[in-house]
Amino acid sequence: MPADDRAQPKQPIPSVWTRPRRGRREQPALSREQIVSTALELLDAEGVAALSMRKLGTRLNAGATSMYTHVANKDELVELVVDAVYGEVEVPAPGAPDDWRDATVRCAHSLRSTILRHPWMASVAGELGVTQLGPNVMRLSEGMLALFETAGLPAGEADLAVSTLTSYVMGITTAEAAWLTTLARHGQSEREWMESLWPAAEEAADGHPQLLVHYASLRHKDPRETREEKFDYGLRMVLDGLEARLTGAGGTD
Amino acid sequence: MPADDRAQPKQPIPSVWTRPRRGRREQPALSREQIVSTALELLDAEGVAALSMRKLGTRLNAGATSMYTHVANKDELVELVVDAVYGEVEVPAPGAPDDWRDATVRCAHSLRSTILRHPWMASVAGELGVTQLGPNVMRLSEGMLALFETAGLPAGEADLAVSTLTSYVMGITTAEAAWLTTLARHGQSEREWMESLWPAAEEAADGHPQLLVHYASLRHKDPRETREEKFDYGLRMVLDGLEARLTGAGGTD
DNA sequence: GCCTGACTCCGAACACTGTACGGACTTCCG
DNA sequence: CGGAAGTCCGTACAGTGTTCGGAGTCAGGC
Repeated sequence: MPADDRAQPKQPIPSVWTRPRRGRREQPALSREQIVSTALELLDAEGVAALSMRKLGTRLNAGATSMYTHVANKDELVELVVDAVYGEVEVPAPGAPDDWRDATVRCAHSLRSTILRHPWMASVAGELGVTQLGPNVMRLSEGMLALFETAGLPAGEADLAVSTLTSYVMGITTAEAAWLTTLARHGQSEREWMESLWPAAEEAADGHPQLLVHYASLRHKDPRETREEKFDYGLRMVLDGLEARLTGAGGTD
Repeated sequence: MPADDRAQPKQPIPSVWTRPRRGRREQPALSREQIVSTALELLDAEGVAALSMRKLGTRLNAGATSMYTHVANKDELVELVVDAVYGEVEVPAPGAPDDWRDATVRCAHSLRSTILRHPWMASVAGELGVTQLGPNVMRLSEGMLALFETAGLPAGEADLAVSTLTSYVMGITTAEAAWLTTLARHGQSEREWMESLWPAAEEAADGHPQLLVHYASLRHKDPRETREEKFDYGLRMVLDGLEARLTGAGGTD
């Protein structure tokens, strides 16, 4: 290492050699995909409140504002991550018409478990308006539309059915995810958390007989199983309702 | 005004007379109810991103941190506001068993329109875990439980039915509210926004035949009516599914 | 009268946030 | 050898939620 750094006048200590030679363009060093997938990691690990551009930057060995050349906004970044997550959902394959119910159940369960794997999705679902134009969401929508179309719903009802199904699944799963998030925030198991919550719940239910009965029946059940039963029950109701449109008289009212 | 302020050594300008005599205790000047209702105003007017403790404080002619004596947290404050909003929902009155379907429809519509009147609820729904112990939420739950109980569902299914219904309603309404929120943020009408979004939507739907057909069918409909039809369709499906549990054989599987 | 808590309000401060901007640097194209 | 384009980032700004210490005011007890 020759001492040719005397050309620079009065830099305190850092010579050219200690300087990290930024801007090297072996690879662009930062890519949209990398940013999105690291953001996903961060969200999964620490939740939506912990995702900050600075933290994301340091996790990528990058400056705080370096992401803005690849992503316009934090909001846009979140949109990208959300679509990436939707990519994990199993899209129903076009199959025989009499498969439709099984296929729908599989898709619904896949959607549920995907959200529960990324519970921060719940906090973010209510802020995404149109944004649902990402490729993975489109693929999923297309698959579900095709599913109900081939199942034999009356013309123009397929999209209504898709909306019904996804609304139900998102609604119940959002609540589950929020529940699991508060669990995690307090670092307790589902049982522990329910137990510590019990007195407050009973007091809140005071004067509400139906609720008290309901709570009592919940008391000694496995919370996770209860959640699954709930999900399956509602899913069955929705599918029963839809199935009646198939096999019934097919009237419009 | 006598010039007796020369007793105070070197205070710049403010004399005793200009000082605002804070701490007067005519009324406590700030109450939890007042804070909650002003927060609600602010949320309705400017959305969830615009609710800050400082802004809320100035709107109450109070200091930024004065709310913390009445409310532990911003999160707790939001919980209170959310429960207040649930208080606007029409609770089904206990009536004749054959009224159940009408009563449920009314309650579902009331829930929907309440959320759409306060669209920020969507952004916040995914973050509230257990918090659903507020008096108004309890009252609503109790009412719906009683409704399904008297309707004649098999024992232990009432709460499953409540969960199914509310999940569906919250799911679809959350999506609607998010859509309306992005509308408002861009200051456009539903039609305008759809129009300006059209090219992107068609491009995104490229290669997805079902979606393209669906979009085309949407093109010349009134968006608001479309949303209402969607809601009613799904609601009908859910209720059909539930009704079958009533009139059917009543088997457990 | 006076003292003692309890309560309510608030200014200042801390640690953080998203992001606009300008500059430094590299690479590519002519 | 120019530019031009693209990438990275330090700094700065305007805000955020919340803690803390203090100041003021009240009710009750003596």
